[in-house]
Amino acid sequence: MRIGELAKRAGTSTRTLRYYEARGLLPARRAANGHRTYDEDDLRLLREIRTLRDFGFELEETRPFVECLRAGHPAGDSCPASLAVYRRKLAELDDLIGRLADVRDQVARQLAGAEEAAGEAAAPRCAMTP
Amino acid sequence: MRIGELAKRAGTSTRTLRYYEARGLLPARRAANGHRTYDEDDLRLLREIRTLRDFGFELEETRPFVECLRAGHPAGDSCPASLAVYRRKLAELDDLIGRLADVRDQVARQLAGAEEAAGEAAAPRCAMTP
DNA sequence: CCTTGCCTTGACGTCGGCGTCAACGCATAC
DNA sequence: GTATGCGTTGACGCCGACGTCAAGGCAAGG
Repeated sequence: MRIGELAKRAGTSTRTLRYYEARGLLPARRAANGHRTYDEDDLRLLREIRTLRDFGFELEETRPFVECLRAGHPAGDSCPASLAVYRRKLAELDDLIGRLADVRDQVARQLAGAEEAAGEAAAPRCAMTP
Repeated sequence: MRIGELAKRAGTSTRTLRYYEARGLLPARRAANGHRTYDEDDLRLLREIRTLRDFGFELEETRPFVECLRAGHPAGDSCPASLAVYRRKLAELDDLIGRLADVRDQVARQLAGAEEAAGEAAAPRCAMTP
């Protein structure tokens, strides 16, 4: 399988595959004419990468999963290094979600206060609004 | 007040202030020698910007607030355009937090599953662990 | 022979919000 | 005079994960 087909089957671009190769994440064998050659295992590795990236993992964070698969394990997360990344990511997510929730509440309060102020301005204090 | 003092009082850098000026967000008057000159109102505007940026607002999103203050309103969020930004930001935050929560749960499930698999591998099925 | 379509490498562009020089001017303090 | 410390403009660097050209090679089909 050449780069174009792999890209299509994984729903990504050839540029992305070349980028991954440059990063040492998904090296390719070469055909006699210099064209990159991939097999079904490479597709599995690539899908692992793409899935993790869809989850918001940085490219480097997918490396343990890829190496785990390449080492022959049934799943990318069958290795301790992968679990460590999971845990770190979980902590990061909890932290981030917590901070965003705080911000969300602050913004909500600001909005409520500003809307109220605007309302009072429109209908001056103690107006007899029915 | 010159740029260095304003930066210090707002807890930011002169580079940032020049950047804001280049963006048309915080224009400065000039002294005879060409030095930028700011007053207390500029400090208020700058603090408004910084507060919003700390909340994760993009620079452009702070513009309505700044213009609102500059128009003479008591608060940056006293204008409809500012309220619109608040509402948009609130929706964005809710959406983002929701998606992150989904990802968090997916990662947690993956982690749990992988830990269980690792545990079973260490202590093969039906081991008599006391 | 020529077009089409795949592939190759190389290199610059993108996005935001600045950081970090470089090279210079002007003013006060010593 | 000169060292210090402020200011000025201009321009490149950074971060990640690619997108997007450019220029060229090689094979099959009409």
